[in-house]
Amino acid sequence: MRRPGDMLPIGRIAERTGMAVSAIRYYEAEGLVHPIRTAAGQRQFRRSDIRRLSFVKIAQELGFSLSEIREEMAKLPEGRTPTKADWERISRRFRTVLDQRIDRLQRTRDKLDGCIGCGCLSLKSCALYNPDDEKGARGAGPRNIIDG
Amino acid sequence: MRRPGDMLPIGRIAERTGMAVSAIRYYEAEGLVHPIRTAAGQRQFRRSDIRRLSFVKIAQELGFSLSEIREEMAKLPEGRTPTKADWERISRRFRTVLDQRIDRLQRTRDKLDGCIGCGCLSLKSCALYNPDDEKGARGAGPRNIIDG
DNA sequence: GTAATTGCTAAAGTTTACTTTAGCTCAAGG
DNA sequence: CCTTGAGCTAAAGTAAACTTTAGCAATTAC
Repeated sequence: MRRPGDMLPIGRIAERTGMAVSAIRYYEAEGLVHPIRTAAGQRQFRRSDIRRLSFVKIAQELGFSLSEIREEMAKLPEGRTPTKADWERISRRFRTVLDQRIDRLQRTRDKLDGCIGCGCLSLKSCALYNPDDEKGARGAGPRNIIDG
Repeated sequence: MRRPGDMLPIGRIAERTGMAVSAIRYYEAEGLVHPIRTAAGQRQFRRSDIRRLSFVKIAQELGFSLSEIREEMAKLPEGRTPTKADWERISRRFRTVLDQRIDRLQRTRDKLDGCIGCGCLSLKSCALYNPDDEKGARGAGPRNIIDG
């Protein structure tokens, strides 16, 4: 029962995903979708490609690069709709990444809090701001927030 | 008492900040520092420029773009070392931005949590993942995580 | 059946934040 | 004095993630 009508041209995919046609072509070039072609060379997408591309968009908004997304997607079955198990695994990985990002931001904020009002900009001893001679000599720069 | 010895050439600034010489030149082009020039055209930096550039680095690591940093710095006095009040104001602004970023990530995580295990990838009703026809028709795409 | 729409490719352009290169000039040390 | 090392400029290169353009071909709508 797989009629040709189940396939969609790039414009429809663009409408359904909210992406630009050029972006979708770019994603194909990047190996994130693999539409087939008509005899005349026009792209034909599966319905499940809408979900694939939606996945790309969500993952991007979570801060993943296209190459990271491609890696993650490489673990998904090409043709069939991803299973519940696929989605669970991916969701949990995303959650871990989000947790880490939140943790890091909170630690940064706490350090910043410790500095508000200390006037360190005019002092030589602020761990957050001032690369002292030792650190400066090592070419480290003010990475105290990040490294610490 | 402002001897010429108070001024530093670009190489010294690079050492003290841990930045590349080329990066410092770039920051000058971007209006983030304003070294003066010797008669022969070589850059001479003030000691306080080390702090200016350190500020750039910290702000970048907090996720600000160079143009945002330039705006923030435009509010700082050119010549003198920033005051305690300057630093307090900036710190608080940074803190606000960090808080917002943390909030948003936490909300995203909560939505993701609600989806783990729901199998929505294979359903048509997942608010997180599936752009249904109405949303798709409006060209919205899967921005549920972000917008909601 | 023909015009308007949609699609195609390849290549170049965009933005951010820099680095690298080429070709010179300055400045400091012996 | 003369050789290095440091500096200078302008322009091009880099990476990511796309968009835009140019010049055509295929489809769709009337």
